Amino acid sequence: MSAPPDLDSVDHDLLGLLQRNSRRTLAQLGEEVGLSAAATKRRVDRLERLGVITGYTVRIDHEKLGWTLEAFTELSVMGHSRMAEIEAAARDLPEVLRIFTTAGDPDALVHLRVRDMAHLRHAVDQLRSSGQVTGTKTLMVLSVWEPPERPTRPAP
Amino acid sequence: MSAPPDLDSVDHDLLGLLQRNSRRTLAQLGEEVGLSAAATKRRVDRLERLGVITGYTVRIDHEKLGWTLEAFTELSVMGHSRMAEIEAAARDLPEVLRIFTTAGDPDALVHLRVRDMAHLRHAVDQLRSSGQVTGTKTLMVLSVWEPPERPTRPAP
DNA sequence: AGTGAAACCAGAAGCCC
DNA sequence: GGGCTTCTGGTTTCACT
Repeated sequence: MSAPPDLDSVDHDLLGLLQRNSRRTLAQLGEEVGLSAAATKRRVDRLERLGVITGYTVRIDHEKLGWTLEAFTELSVMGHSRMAEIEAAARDLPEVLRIFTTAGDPDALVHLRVRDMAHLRHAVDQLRSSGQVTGTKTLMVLSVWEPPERPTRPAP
Repeated sequence: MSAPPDLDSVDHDLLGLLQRNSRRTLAQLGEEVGLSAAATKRRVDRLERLGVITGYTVRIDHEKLGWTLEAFTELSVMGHSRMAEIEAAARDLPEVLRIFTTAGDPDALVHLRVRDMAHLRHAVDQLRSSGQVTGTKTLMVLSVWEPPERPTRPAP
């Protein structure tokens, strides 16, 4: 495990700005943090090189696509299962957004997005059909709140 | 609630490509889906106009920034609390990634990212100090698995 | 709905200070 | 860190299928 690279407040501001809108131009970015476009490019290039910025992506409104339901399924698995095996139990479902293996009880938390209740039922059935899984408990998501994106913060 | 806009498979492919890397040029995008750059731009513009694409952002490796620990805290709250009040109980913590209110037990799931165990302890204390919260159970995340980004899928 | 071409110019890339 | 030049690539408009 390597020590975190030392980033100053300008770097953190840039990350916050890019997180809100990665299509700002270098000139715009520079203006907001008080740097020239060239200097800003050097900062951003460095953040990419350090692996702090791992990619550029697009935010998609999945509700608009008809995938309107989210859920979390808590998985309990056989005592001898290794983490990789737990992940394998859920990895192949297209409904899976993320799999979190966890310490304690339950053993994993599977974040799902589905079209409707029938679809959720089907996805949970798939999870339960894995040989590793000994039990599930599903929480249906009623609402999601996300914080406004702010500058990232240093780890002192 | 409005009906999902009708997108064809090219639109879904474009969304998948942009999700993997939103910095592709229109010419590159077009080549991969078999369209000209001009036609590709019309597609992307439409997806933005429809609100399917809600923004462009950057992926950040928070571990590299020293925020190495993730957790989920299940919240139980007073019986009379409304969803908005539940969210309010967690909204002000900078450690909060997302708040999911859920149907059943628990009442909400709070996704946290913290620097270390002492920091987690502090964050959970903050959650517990809300007048609404009657109990918490915290799951520490051991690993996170995310699927490779693929084309989005239609909702038939 | 799509194509290809041409013209324009913003902005990224690269180099020098 | 700034400033300058170069040239890619986004954007618009055209006639056309």
